[in-house]
Amino acid sequence: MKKKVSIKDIARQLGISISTVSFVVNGKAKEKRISDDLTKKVLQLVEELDYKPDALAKSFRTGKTNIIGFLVADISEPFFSGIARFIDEKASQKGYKIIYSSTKNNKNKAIELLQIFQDRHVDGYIIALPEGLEDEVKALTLNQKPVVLFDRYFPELNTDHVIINNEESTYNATKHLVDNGYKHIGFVTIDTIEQQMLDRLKGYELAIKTEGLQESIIKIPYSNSASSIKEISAYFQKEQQLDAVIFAANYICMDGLRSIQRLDLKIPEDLAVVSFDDFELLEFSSPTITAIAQPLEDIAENIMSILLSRLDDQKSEKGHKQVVLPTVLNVRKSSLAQS
Amino acid sequence: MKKKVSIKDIARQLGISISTVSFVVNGKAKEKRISDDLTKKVLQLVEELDYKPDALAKSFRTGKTNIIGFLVADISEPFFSGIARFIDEKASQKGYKIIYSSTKNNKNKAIELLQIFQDRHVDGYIIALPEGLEDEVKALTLNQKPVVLFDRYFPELNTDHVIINNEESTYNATKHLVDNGYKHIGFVTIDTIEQQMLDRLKGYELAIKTEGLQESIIKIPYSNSASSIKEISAYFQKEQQLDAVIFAANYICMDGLRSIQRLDLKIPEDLAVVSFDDFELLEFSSPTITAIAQPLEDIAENIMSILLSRLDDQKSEKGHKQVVLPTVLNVRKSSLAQS
DNA sequence: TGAACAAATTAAATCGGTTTAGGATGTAAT
DNA sequence: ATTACATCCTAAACCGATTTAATTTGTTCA
Repeated sequence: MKKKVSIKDIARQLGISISTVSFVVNGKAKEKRISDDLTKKVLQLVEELDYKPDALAKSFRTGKTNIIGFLVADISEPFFSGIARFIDEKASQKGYKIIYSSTKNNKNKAIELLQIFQDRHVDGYIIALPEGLEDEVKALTLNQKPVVLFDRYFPELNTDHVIINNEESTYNATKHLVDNGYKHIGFVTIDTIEQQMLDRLKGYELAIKTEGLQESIIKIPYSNSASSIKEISAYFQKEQQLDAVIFAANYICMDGLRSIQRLDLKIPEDLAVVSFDDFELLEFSSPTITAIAQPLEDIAENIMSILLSRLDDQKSEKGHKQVVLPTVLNVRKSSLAQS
Repeated sequence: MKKKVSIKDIARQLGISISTVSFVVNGKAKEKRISDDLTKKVLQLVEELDYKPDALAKSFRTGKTNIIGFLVADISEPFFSGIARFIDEKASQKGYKIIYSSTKNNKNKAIELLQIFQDRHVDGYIIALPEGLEDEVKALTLNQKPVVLFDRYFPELNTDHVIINNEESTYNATKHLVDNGYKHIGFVTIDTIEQQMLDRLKGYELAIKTEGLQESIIKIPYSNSASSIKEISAYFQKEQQLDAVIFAANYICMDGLRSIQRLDLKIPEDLAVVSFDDFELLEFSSPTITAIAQPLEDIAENIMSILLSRLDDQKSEKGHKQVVLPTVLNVRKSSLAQS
């Protein structure tokens, strides 16, 4: 293994100073008035020896690591791993790499992880916030490094973020159920102050009100799958009049389906189902289940485009970029009774 | 924002040299014969000012980044994202972080990504190999940085790796079908030289032979989902006698189920199904489907334990650690006819 | 008294770049 | 011949740690 070529090697071989090499390599030849002649010679030797500036030395000197910190509740959830994949794709194209960690919705762990990201000098942050991290994130945003939130956001906190139109999505989904003849539509969500969940609830409530129907909501205190299945089952047994239900998120839907299975209810004869978040399972369960799908790639694309613009330029456009993307209602016929 | 405390600040405030501070902070006080008295003073001030050595400076000087490169086909696949989650957990506990990328099974991309990892001075590699990367990985292993392979491996290449007992797994699964009265068992795999796929096939063949049955194998040239569904459907139509089938991997199973759906076959009356790789879908589809489950956490644990032992010590145990883990056959009654 | 040695600490090199302030050279103008 | 000004390039500081090779001081022993 031959050892790496350093800037000194280039300088020595050409009998010039390392400053000159540095300028040329960093494309500042013109600006620093290095002659075209010499510039060419340097570039040629750089090519020939395959010289690449050492990433560590560069990072050390400039403070820029070209690493982005990616913080989510759980990287193994399909929504997050899907985002992770696209984020990496876009980031890699621009020379950035992602380090990630899962907070498990644990506030202290999240704080610790943010600290680790900071200690490692990440250039920017992409975060799906756990509850109660307002202050830390606020501090981060004041910390000169760009922060882009997604999935969840704080309305009071003026940040860059990319979210979906949660309210409109559940409004439409509810409307869709109504249009298909359902009159007693339930809504299963969790007991939380997470904004995106509140918005989803709001959309449901608005639609129910608009349609002059009766709302039926359960907010389960989410701790684990077993207990939430219990809660949801109890809810279904109490609310016998229900003919349809909307689950407000991926994991709630899973537990909901388990409850339905357990109670031996038939979809959609006993209960029509719509899930917030679409995933493969819904397409394969029989019957297949209608779902609100988030546009993963679009979300990732927007996150990265905001982040990169904050990173690359000093443009530092004032004001924050807040993107709200539409969802798609993947209607799967068999999850609704044919009317 | 107060600026960071550096080693100089500590030294200056105590009127001592930075060397001394460095020794104490790195636990070399005894070894370097720093007096207990001074040692205590230094530690106290370090605590008080919350001094933490700058990670970049340290990395630059030592060449150690505490970053591990994680290379897989697609981070958004449940198997890989599951591993990713556990890997991160274990790594974080030891002060390491993971950067990842997806090769999309593209050889050139993989080579490029390995180069990027190298350029960024990762301390070690965790790789699920794409085809045709023998030479690059071999070069890597000679390159002083530890490499742990998982999922796939090269029999000719003497590396550290963590895999599952593929052959035994399919052998047992096949046996399980036979024990349940199935006589015409098909095997759907891809046309590849990936070792783990070959091993899975071998297990099936061995069981069929042992039982004195007739084998029926299709190796589809995997390019995309649509074409593979076509292939599998054609296979099912040609092999009318089949009463059971084993899909050799996650994504093959997905396409297989789609084919079954399309042909309107009933599981398990028309065709019993066993999947290599277990995932949520299989538990929820009706009927639920029996699957060979890989022990994600166990795999991750073994990968990290090997990698960390290579990283931490100069022990450099000669010889390579090759771990083969057992799988679990998650038997789900309804996917097999009750006999 | 001073040679030998141990104990405690430090100066300075180093890692590989970036960047600032200035030096050397040549040419044009006075 | 001196000044003035470009043009082209470089010396050296610096980023914040680790580590090697001394240096200082004190003690012991012949």
